[in-house]
Amino acid sequence: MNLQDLPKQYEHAAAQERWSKTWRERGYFHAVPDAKKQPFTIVIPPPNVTGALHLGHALNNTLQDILIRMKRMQGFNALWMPGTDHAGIATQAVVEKRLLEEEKKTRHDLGREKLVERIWQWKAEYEKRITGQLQQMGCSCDWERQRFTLDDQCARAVRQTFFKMFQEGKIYRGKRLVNWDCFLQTAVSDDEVNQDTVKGHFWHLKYPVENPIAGEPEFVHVATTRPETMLGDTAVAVHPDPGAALDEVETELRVKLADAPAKEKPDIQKQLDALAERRTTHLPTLLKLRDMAKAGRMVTLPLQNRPIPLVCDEWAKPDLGSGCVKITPAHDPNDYEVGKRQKLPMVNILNPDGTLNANAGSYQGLTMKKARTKVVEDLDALGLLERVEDREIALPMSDRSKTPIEPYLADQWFVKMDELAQSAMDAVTDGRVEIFPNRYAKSYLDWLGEKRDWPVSRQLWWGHRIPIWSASITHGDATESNAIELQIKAKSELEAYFKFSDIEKSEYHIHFREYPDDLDLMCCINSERANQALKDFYDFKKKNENLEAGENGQLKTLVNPTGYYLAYMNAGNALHHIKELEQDPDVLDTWFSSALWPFSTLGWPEQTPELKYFYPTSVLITSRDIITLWVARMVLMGLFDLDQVPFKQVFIHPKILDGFGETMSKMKGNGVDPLDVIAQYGADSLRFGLAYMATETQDVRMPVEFVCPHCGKTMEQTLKNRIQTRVTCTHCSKEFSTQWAKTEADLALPRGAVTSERFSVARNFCNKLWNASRFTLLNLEGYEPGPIDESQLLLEDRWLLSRLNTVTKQVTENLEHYHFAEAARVLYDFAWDEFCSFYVEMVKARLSDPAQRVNVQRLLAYVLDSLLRLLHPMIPFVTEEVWSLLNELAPARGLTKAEKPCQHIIVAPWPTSDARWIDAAIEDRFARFQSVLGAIREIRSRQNIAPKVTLNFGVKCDAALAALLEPMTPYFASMANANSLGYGPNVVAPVPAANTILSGLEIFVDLAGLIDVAAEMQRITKELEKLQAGIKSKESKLNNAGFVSRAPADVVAQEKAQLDELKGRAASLEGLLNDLKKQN
RNA sequence: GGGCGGUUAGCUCAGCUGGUUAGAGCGACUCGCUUACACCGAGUAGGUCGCGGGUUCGAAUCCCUCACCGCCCACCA
Repeated sequence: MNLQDLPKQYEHAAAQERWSKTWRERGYFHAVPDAKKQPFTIVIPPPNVTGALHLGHALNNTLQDILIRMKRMQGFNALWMPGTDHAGIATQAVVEKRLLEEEKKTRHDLGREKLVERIWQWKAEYEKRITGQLQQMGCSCDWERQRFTLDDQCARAVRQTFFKMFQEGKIYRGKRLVNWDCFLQTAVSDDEVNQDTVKGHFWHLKYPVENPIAGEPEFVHVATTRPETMLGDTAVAVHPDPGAALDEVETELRVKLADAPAKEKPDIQKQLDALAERRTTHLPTLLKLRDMAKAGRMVTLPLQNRPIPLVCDEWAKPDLGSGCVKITPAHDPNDYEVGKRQKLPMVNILNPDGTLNANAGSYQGLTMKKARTKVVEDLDALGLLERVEDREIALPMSDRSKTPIEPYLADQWFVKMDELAQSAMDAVTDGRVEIFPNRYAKSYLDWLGEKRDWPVSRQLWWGHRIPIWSASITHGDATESNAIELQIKAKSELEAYFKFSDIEKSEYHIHFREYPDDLDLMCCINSERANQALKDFYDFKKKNENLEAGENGQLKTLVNPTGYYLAYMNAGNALHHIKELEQDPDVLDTWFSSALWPFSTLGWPEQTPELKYFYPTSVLITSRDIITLWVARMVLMGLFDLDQVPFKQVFIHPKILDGFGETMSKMKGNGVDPLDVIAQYGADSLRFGLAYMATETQDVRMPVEFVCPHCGKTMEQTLKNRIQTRVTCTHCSKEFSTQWAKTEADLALPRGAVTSERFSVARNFCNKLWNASRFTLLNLEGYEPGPIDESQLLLEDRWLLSRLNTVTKQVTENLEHYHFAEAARVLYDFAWDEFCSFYVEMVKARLSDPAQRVNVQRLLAYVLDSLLRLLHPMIPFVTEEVWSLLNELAPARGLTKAEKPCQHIIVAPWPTSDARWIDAAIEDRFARFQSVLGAIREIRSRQNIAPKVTLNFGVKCDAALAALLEPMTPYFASMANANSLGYGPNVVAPVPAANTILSGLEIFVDLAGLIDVAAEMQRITKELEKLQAGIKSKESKLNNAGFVSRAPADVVAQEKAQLDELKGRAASLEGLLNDLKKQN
């Protein structure tokens, strides 16, 4: 190797490729259980296969890799389990959307199998891309163990969990009002719904009272933001005791008025006045309506001409609107509750696709939107529309399809959350799981505290199919009295079938469906074999509907006289009452499988060696938006399935926002692809930059910019240009395309990358390290391995070792406490300001001194070695690159004895801090040297003296300081081009001179023939003013009896010392000023 | 409506448990190609620490009020 060929700039691309390959070939990322080592495990938050990774992922994974790499170096058996998430609804939505856009087809045009096939293709493409991105970032995941939440192993875990829950009654099926996404035609959970505020209307309607009696109101007034739902109304409610309800509201308002700040009082008073008015305007009518409701009176539902009851329910607030409220139990969450309480019929007027069904009468077939217009028109024509009010309303929107959500009554599967949620809360309250920063524990506990049942079924095709088969039992023979008997019979017949098919009892669980009017049983399947058996049975029946009789040992079906299927199985001569055996078409919520991720990836439910060794995992690193959705559910599932928490600690890292404070996303065009950053800055810079930003704050801002593919220069991304398909470079005036490019003309242009200049700090740092390494390497010629001779160590050597050991301690502690930014900062400052700016400069001359050279080389090699190791987890590529070069030139190195280092730094031991070397006195002495050097440089710069002019300086100080500074004279010469006039109490400043006064030191620079006397006098005068102000403030502080008596003695003493110092400085400056005046 | 975070130099951010004259990087400005590095070196200028109170001998730091920005959760016809 020719060292002269080392480039002056670190070339990241080649190094990245070389070391990625080597690491993987050597199997450094692969972890196998080993009883001799301690495990350290992280499971990756599996990225969605919806799309490529963005910077948020880059941050998330960088932090994980930093920890994994450090732990690996610390001797842990470090496993980082990689994988991706099928992301059910999100992925299906993306593929369906594309299908519609590109082929104008819906999923129904394709069919279940074809669509799922398409999604698998999509998954293959993006999983590959994601994996590639992670690998390019240097993530040291155990790629041999990569999993996917929808693969067979995860499917087993899902089935087992569902089965266990089903057996224990933690899973149930029930009709519930769910959030219906009409585009995707599936229920979505509350977490997938966003409330948008939109401009809407408030429609005031009136429903005629049936057979009104004189003195009674003829109409009931109601108001709604969704008039079309009136078609499904089944009641109008009025409060059972409107007077009392008003009293209550009034009392509340009065309490509020008493406590409210003056500013809010008028407003509350207004509300009180309105309330009082209501007692005369509304209350009498409400009381009448209440009595009518009690008497069982009805109103006519207009347009449907259906009588619906007036009911008493507390949901109707007498202080709001007309005081009456229409009740649509099947299409409004609150009304649903009223409907249940009042035992009202639930009229569903909606088809799954968002159009109205037969229950909507003549409005059947219309979309909700069109129905709204028509209903309003028709009501108006009938004179039943009183008025329309403009109003801002909250509109629930599906997060996945970005279409409005309709509340919809449907059969869904639920997980009972009471006990599960409690177990997960306990795990955090009693510290089995720790959350950092701790404030996030609150949102975790608050959310779980609601203990709301978890709707887990999705009417999708992409996901884990619910392992339930429902069997309707023939109704032909059923009567109320023999229903149970029939169920039991059917159950035993199904059991016989399973026995016949060699299915074990542990592979299925049969449960009677608890519907009074249905004779159903549900069979939960816990093996692929059992599933297959039922599938065969089902297919067989479908194909052989009209088969006559069964052969021995064969399964046959025929149609009985009442028209129901009967299945015979002659093996046991059992008569099957089972009709329409079908697997549940729904799939599970994607979070169901993600919740099992920490152990499904390790092989559970099999008791694999991996599971035993690596579970529970050590830490989970994720972002705050999925604390509830994912973290909480993993904890409860871990406890449910294994009775052990899935991880001991959780670290929540900040979220990356763009320069406008907005979250990054493809939709906005401000998303940054880590690969773009890697291309421009290198993977190490990406990683270091991200670590540098990972403070404890909630968000970090990252202004985003385009990189012109023509000239390579960057230009700021604006709200305007980030959505354009093509952008003109402000530097070279050439055009380039953006992610939005669709037309051929746009696509023909080269694409501009999107990055952020915030990575340039890290890029510069990597380059600095590279060059410091280059310097070291270039000076290792003739290196002789051996221990360092301590007797030869100079002040700067001891200082560097002291600093190195302090830094080692700080970095280790910071990383172990997830203070990534602080660790990065400590290393940055040490490497740049101390190692490069001071040590390397000071060592230059010594390297050409044969007497010192050997020892200095050893020390230099040793310190670089340690620094590289400390930096390796953050910037793995450049450190590995330098390490390999260092190994060639200094094949054995060390402080007390020279040892052969590991071939690759990735498996080198993590440095430990040795307190023996940490020496505050040395660091203090070095700081004195630094300040004198700084003072000389500052005077030079201040006086505008060319660097080539050699200065003469003197330092007036006490004898101890003088003894300390004297040996540093050569460094003042080499680092500030300044010769010493002497050190000590008797040094006399020449005239003219410039000076700088620091604590206990006065530095003079002889400026004969160099100085601008007037300017210097002016500066000194200004400085003196500042000093006088400081003196005054200190004096007044010390004259304050309170301060002197109450502040701790050392603080008072310190203030006194400072005052004396300031006075001393002022006196010196005054003297200097007088000298200069004489000169002038 | 409830909760959480933020507001410090032109920009992006440090500043943990209160105690020198509030720091860094970028940008600006002045010098400089000095035997690793111009993705560099030496230096300078920029701040009433969002507003107003309070606690304290002492507040960027602790407490309260308010304002603005952001996020999460809930949601009244």
